[in-house]
Amino acid sequence: MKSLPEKTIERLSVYRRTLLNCLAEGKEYIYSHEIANLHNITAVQVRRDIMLIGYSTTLKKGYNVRALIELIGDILDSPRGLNVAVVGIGNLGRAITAYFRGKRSRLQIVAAFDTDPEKINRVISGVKCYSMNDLQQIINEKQIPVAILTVPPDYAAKVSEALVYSGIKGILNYTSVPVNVPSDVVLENYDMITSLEKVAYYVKQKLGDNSKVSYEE
Amino acid sequence: MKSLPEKTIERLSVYRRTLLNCLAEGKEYIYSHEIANLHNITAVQVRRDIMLIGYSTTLKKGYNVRALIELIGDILDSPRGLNVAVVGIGNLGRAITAYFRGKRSRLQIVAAFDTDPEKINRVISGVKCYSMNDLQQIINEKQIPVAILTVPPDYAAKVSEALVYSGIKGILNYTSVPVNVPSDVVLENYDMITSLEKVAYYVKQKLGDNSKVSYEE
DNA sequence: TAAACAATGTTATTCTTTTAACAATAAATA
DNA sequence: TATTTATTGTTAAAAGAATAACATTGTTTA
Ligand SMILES: NC(=O)c1ccc[n+]([C@@H]2O[C@H](COP(=O)([O-])OP(=O)(O)OC[C@H]3O[C@@H](n4cnc5c(N)ncnc54)[C@H](O)[C@@H]3O)[C@@H](O)[C@H]2O)c1
Ligand SMILES: NC(=O)c1ccc[n+]([C@@H]2O[C@H](COP(=O)([O-])OP(=O)(O)OC[C@H]3O[C@@H](n4cnc5c(N)ncnc54)[C@H](O)[C@@H]3O)[C@@H](O)[C@H]2O)c1
Repeated sequence: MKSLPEKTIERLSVYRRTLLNCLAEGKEYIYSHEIANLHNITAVQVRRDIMLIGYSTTLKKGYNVRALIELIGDILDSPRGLNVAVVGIGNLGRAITAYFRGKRSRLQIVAAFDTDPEKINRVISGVKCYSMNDLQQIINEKQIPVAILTVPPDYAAKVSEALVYSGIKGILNYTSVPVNVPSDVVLENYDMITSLEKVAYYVKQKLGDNSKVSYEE
Repeated sequence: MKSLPEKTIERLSVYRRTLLNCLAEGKEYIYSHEIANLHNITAVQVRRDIMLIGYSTTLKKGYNVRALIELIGDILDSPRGLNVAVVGIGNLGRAITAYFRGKRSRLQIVAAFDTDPEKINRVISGVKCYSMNDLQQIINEKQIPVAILTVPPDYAAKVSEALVYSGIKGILNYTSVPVNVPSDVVLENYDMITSLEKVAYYVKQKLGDNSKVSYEE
């Protein structure tokens, strides 16, 4: 499979979630424009994404939901699932862990790490919390290739170094500071403030600096 | 000011956060390549972004950090700051609220909304929680143009409708389902699962499906 | 001071992503 | 059955974003 556009990868993940909901509602077939409407995008884009992953149907009754879900799974999922660690099990770490818990996903949070003695060796939001001292050992034992980074900003750089050293292959960084990793480690940064500032910017743009905000309906 | 590329807006937000850190460390000037290195991007891109916002310096001693921060502020911030509401003050809502609390930002979370009687009329993570019944009234009174949506997925659609009806101009949607809003409302969706699946996908790609993961250093 | 260097500002090019155009064809309808 | 319609699949064009190329100009160094 030639490499897919990054944006397509993102959308496939989103499509799948929607498709699973459709299936839960008993919907077995879905049109490209239905998928599109659900996501505020165009039907052409949906069809193009689906073309790129090599699915096609001779029917004009829409796509087979099950088949599509399965195919997306072939692309996104690893055959035996993927183990994930949460590093820094504070407010955000716990929220994330609680969120993933009980999801029938291929992504399993199998360990948490922290430096707080109160947390170490306890089960938090359903996940065992280990000491940062045991990072490398546990990552090896449990075969964890991906980590979610939710430590305080001041520790982000050091901790990400430790993760890389311990053999982590991908980091999802939720701290508000950038981290550096070698080029063979996949890094995804996400920052809530940036998202919010972006929304604020476009709201400001739309309202126009002169016009007064109206809160009346 | 002609409209800036969306990606530039995102980076400006990130730059600013880094620049504020620099200033806190007493650094008054910064080179484009220093900014670039901090964020794993190229110096050209930094310079281009800075060009687009109309800043320039005749000096070859880097950019004036204060001036840059101020200019980014002129672009991103609204003059009197921006009030934000968190809707659904559960695990994620509380984490976000706690996170924003005490930040000297132009973005202030000034209200939370929930349906849980246990939460209504209490102060949670430093923010007063109101009943969803008072949504429109409070949004008007407190002049809140932006909402962060963190209700359970099943309620996301209805609640976002209520938000739009109440006069909200921008929504940052953290629920795992897509929501629909009129075209004059700014919508930003973010999904943690998608981010994680993306990391997982690229990790899988890099490792190659055949090669065995090595956790040894 | 002159030459080399290092940094910025900007235009041109390349690459990625989205959108448009349209051919093919199953399904619905007259 | 013939015609119209709706839907998919694919190529072509446009738009958006990143990178490269390079001119300009302070600064440093010989
Ligand atoms: N809470 C949010 O919604 C939110 C949003 C955006 C970004 N963030 C970022 O996420 C990070 C965590 O936020 P939070 O609100 O959960 O903070 P928190 O203080 O509640 O949690 C941080 C956790 O990390 C642990 N920790 C500290 N040093 C550590 C180390 N060296 N190794 C491992 N664990 C360590 C702490 O013991 C604590 O449990 C911060 O960087 C914050 O900027 C949080
Ligand atoms: N926890 C996470 O890290 C995380 C990550 C990604 C996405 N999400 C999504 O964020 C949302 C919230 O997750 P959570 O873990 O905080 O869930 P949660 O159950 O802890 O919190 C949901 C809150 O919303 C309130 N609520 C329910 N119905 C409401 C309504 N109609 N109006 C207003 N408030 C209402 C509940 O009382 C509760 O306080 C979910 O949609 C979830 O899919 C959460």
